[in-house]
Amino acid sequence: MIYVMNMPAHYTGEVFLCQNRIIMYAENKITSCAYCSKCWTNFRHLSGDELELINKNRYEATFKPSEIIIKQGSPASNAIFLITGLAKVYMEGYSGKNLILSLAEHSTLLAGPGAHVNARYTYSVAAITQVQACFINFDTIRQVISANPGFAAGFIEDLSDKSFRLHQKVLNLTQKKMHGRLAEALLYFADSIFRSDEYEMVLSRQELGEMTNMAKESVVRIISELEDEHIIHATPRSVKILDREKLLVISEKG
Amino acid sequence: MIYVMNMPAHYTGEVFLCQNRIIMYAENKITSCAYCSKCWTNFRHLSGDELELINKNRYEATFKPSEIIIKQGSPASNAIFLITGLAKVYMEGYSGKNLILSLAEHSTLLAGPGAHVNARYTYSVAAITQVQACFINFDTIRQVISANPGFAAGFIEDLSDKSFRLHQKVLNLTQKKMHGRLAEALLYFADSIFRSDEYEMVLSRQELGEMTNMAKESVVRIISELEDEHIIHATPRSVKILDREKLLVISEKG
DNA sequence: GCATATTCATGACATATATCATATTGATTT
DNA sequence: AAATCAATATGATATATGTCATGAATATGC
Repeated sequence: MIYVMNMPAHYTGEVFLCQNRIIMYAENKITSCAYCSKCWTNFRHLSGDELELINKNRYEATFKPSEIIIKQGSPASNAIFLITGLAKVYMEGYSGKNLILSLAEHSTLLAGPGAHVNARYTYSVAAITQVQACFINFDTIRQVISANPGFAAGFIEDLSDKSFRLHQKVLNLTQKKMHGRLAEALLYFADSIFRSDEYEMVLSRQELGEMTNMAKESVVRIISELEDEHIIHATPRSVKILDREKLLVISEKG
Repeated sequence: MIYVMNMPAHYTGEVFLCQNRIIMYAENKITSCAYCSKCWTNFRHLSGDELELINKNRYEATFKPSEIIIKQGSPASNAIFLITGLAKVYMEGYSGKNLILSLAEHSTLLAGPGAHVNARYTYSVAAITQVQACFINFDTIRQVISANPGFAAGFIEDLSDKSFRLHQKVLNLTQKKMHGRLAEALLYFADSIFRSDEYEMVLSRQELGEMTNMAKESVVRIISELEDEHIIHATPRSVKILDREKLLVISEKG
């Protein structure tokens, strides 16, 4: 199978075309950062030598679904780049209650602000599908940041973008009622992850609750209501948005 | 009056000693970045020439209490540095409901992640006391970031630190009950702003509610309860923590 | 110094949301 | 195919928290 635009982001099987030149197996090791189209977009600022420095100092790992890629609170020694697959980014809160911050796909830097604050990971990351990831020591990253202003600026942009989204999320979680929060989550999957109004529901009802800060029973109830009103069609493992307009209104009205 | 350590951060009157050499009037203009002890800590990385570049491109303004320093959504053309006084950083949410993210004092960079994302301020900032601030164009800031890796690293640290705190805040707001959230806010004032268990309450009950995501009536009720249990003594304009241990437990248990 | 507006305070009530109990469905193993 | 286990679904109930109404205290303007 050939890689195509709009292919589900977490797709991990078969062959795909990379940069219109190189055929790779998603499950195979990356041959070199220089030929990797799935790495962090900010690597575009790097020179050949810098890419080679990164390439020499990276190590690659594959995770099975549900395996933990980053554990909150553990020493943050590596920046982790998601190459293929889908992962959930979440904070472990009080009395074992989680808060899912976002889903991450290819070309994503996973590190957390803690790396530059207390050298601990601020959040956990767990694989949802099979995940291929590159580990690169922060010393190497910092070295490149110092040497390459464009890369440093890109790093700042990435941090800012994540912080910006978190600002939006705080508002959403604190000021919207359950219906609004869930509608927003459903639209997040459609718009940011699957780029389609019909998609596989990769999270359980429990996890949907952790993402929208509500009890799993409430998630179930609201999904039922949205189905009754013919706004979505949902099964435990799939969602189809039938009336995007109404869903948007619910999401915005809160 | 001479400036002393632990002086309330929002103090703006009289004379104070700066860097043990220069006597300044807080209300007076800063003579030069080179002699300013209240500017952003990250400026320590700058060379004399770079400080002079900043100094030439800054413009200074004084705000009265309740005046808006940064308006959310407006074009983010300047980084703003708080020199003296106290300000509240808040997001304007849905249907006019605000969320106070933090208080800011001297040596703080106020810009928001939006500057590097959509060139709009992500949050608003309003003066609580009289505030003295420096405006520096982002072009100048970016120029220095490009030229000075240490400064860039400091910038990344600052962004990370703010993002880290926001991560903590999301957890607090979503997973703690009202008592825990208010207890935490009271400790935040004591520990991070006033460095004393007895302090002036610079926010109204309404604003305390905007900070802890609850109705002003709930704030009033919980403060009454904490008084009944002799954990704090509070008036509309002052707070004294009587039993820090108990307050900490309430804050942590949520 | 009085009048007016604003904030604070408190009770009664309404509502959103969590919790608990219990089916029911769907997946996995034997 | 039966048995087991986990996820989903739904109703009944409890609880946290918001809203409304009203009065007291405090600040603000003339």
